[in-house]
Amino acid sequence: MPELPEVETMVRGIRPFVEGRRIVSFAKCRCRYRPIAIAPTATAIARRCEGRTIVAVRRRAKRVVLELEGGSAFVIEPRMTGLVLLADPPDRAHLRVEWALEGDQEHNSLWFWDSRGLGTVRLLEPFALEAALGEVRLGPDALEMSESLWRLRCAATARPIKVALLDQKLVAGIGNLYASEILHRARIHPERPADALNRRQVARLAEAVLFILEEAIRYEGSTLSDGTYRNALNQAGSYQNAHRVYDRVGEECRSCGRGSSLRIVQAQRSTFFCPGCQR
DNA sequence: ATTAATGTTCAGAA
DNA sequence: TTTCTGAACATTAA
Repeated sequence: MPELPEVETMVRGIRPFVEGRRIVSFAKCRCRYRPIAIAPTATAIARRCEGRTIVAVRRRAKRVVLELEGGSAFVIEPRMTGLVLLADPPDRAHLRVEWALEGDQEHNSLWFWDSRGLGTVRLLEPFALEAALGEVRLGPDALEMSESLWRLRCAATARPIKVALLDQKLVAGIGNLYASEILHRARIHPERPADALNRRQVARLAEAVLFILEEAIRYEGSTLSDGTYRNALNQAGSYQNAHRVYDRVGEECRSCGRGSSLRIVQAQRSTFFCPGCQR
């Protein structure tokens, strides 16, 4: 389930092969399931992008952005199971979109592959881009948050801190897995109301967000037991081996040595934490 | 054979 | 205003 580190890994993986290349064609793939949600229509997208050069590849929160010459951009949202691939898709049945790239290099196609089909691909004009990616819709990127901004934003809601971390308007890029890992490093109980955190705890939270996300990026993200997440070359990440609490129920906490990971449910999602060190 | 669970986002309700 | 719930979907485990 691509969160910020996985999407950052996708972006870094495709950037050297995609930036500066011209799109020869855009097409929906023959897919065994219902067609992917793309906008506008496939033919309109093709008409607007074919012949254009991809001038930059960047990440915004959990989205991949392919900027085209002229200012429009593809916004790719992998959601649960979407992958952005340069090679070796896991199967053909779930291939959703193909961009053919001009030239004769190592990789001449970029694909969007998505098992569950919840992901989306949109081609947006500049004005719509700001509406889709701007700070009205999405909060500041998790890697851009300052300690003082964390203080302001935490003070503004009484929801449990774990639930608040998943609110993409409060902060963009953190998902269910990394929320648990971040709170464990910060030694904060996931049920603590965000506005009840003291100054020291918010400082630890700000540090933990950067530490955990940057560490996960170095490991190229987490590939869970279902194996869905892969990088641009269909290789697994390795951060799952470094998880402290996520999906480790009953395992002793390596930080405090006096508790083991526990699973609770918050807002209909699993939360994992160590009752020994998270208060 | 059914059912629950998985986690992201958005619309709509409380 | 803020917070919560359900639906979109394929796949796997119980």
